[in-house]
Amino acid sequence: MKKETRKEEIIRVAAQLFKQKGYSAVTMRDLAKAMDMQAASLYNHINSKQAILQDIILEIAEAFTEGMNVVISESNSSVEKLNALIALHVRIAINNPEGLAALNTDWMHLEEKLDYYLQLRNDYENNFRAIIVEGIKNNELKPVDVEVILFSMLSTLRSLYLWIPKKDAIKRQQLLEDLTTVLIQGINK
Amino acid sequence: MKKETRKEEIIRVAAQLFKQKGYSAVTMRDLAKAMDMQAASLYNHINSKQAILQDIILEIAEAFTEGMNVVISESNSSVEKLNALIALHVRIAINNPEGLAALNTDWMHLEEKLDYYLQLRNDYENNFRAIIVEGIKNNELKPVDVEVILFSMLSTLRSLYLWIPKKDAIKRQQLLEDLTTVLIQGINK
DNA sequence: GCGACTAACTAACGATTGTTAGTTATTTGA
DNA sequence: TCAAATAACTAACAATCGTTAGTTAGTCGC
Repeated sequence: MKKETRKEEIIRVAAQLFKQKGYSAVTMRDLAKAMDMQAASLYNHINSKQAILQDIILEIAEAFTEGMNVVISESNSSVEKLNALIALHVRIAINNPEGLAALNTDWMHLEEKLDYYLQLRNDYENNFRAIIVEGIKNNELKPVDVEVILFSMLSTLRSLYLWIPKKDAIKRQQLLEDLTTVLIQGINK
Repeated sequence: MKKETRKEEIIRVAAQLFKQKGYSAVTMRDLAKAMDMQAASLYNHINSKQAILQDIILEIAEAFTEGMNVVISESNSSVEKLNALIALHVRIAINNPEGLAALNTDWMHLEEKLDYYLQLRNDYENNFRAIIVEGIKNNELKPVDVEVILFSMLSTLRSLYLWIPKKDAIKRQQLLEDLTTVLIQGINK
C-alpha cells in the first residue's frame, strides 16, 4: 500500500464533497476547509477545480473500459459475460463510491475532456448492448426489447454507489450473488 | 387544457436547464436568456431561484406519495401492487422527465423544504419495501434479500427520466409491458 | 378615459467565485 | 550543511452570483 500523496488526498476529499453536493455547488473554499487549509494553498498541489473533476471521472471511466475488454475476451456465454459485468460494477462501486457519484452526476461539467468521456461511455454501452443481443440470438435470454434490458441493468448497476456505502463488509459479499439473481432470474416465483 | 401562465413557463424552462446542467450550475441569467428576457424580470413572476426548485421537486414528490396511497388501497396481490408502481413511475416520467431529473439529482439543494422532501421519500421507500416483504412472505416473490430487490427496482424506475425522452410515443406504450417483464420475470430463459 | 395589473426594462448592490502573486516556514537529499 | 523541494500562508484580482429598487410601456375591466 503506497502512501497517499497530498494531491491524492485532495482529490479523494473533493470526491466526497462532490458526492454530497455536486461539482458546481462545491467551492474551492469548501474543499480547503475540509482539508484544513486555505483555498489558495490547494493550488500548490492541483492545477484547477476542473482538473480535479477530470482526474476523478476519467480514472473510473477508463477502468470500466478496461474491465469491459477483459470480460469480452475472457467470458464464454452471454450470461457469463453479464455476470462478469455485474461483478465489475460491484467491484468498482465498492472501491470508489465517491468517484462514481461524480461520474454519474457531474460528467456534463467536464470541459475539454467531455468528448473523450462520451466516447468511452458510448463504446461501453455499445459493447453491453451487443452482449445482450448475442444472448437473445443464441437463446440464452428472453426476447424482450434489447433497450429495455440494457436500460434496466445499467440503471441498477450505475446506482450501486448510492447503496453500497450503507452496507457493511459482510453484506457486500452477499450483494453480488443477490444482485445477479434479481437482474438475471427475476423476482417472480 | 388551461393556458400556461408566465410563471409556469419559467418553471418549465428552468426544469429543462436543471436537467442539462444541474441546479447549481444554472444561473438566473441563463434562465433569463432561455426565456428571452432580463434576469431581473424573472422576479416579476417568481420569488427566488430556490422557490423554483421547490415548486418542481415537491409537486412530483407529492404525486408519488398520492400514487402510492392509491396503489396500496386499490391493488390486491403483491405482484399487482408492484405492477401498479411500475406504471406509476412510467406515467410520471412520461409527463415530466425534466422535473424528475431535478428531483433525482438536485433534491439536496432544497433548503427549508429538505426535511419535508426526505420524509416523503422515506415514507415512499418504506411502503415500497413493505410490499416486497409481503410478497416474499405470501410466496409470490423469490426469497431474495429485500433490500436488493428494492434497490434494483427503484434504481431502474428512478432512472426512467433519462431514457424516456429518447423513445417515441409508440415505443413508450410497449415500454411499460417490457419493463414489467424484465423487473418481475427476469431475463433468463 | 382611467386606475390597476401585467410584464418588461436599466442600474446597481454586496457577496462569493476560481485563481494568481508573492512570501515564509519546514523538510529532505546530496 | 546547504540548496532545493514541499507546503503552507496573506492579500487581492476580475468575474459572476442572486437579488433589489425604481421605472416604463402596454392591456384590461369599469
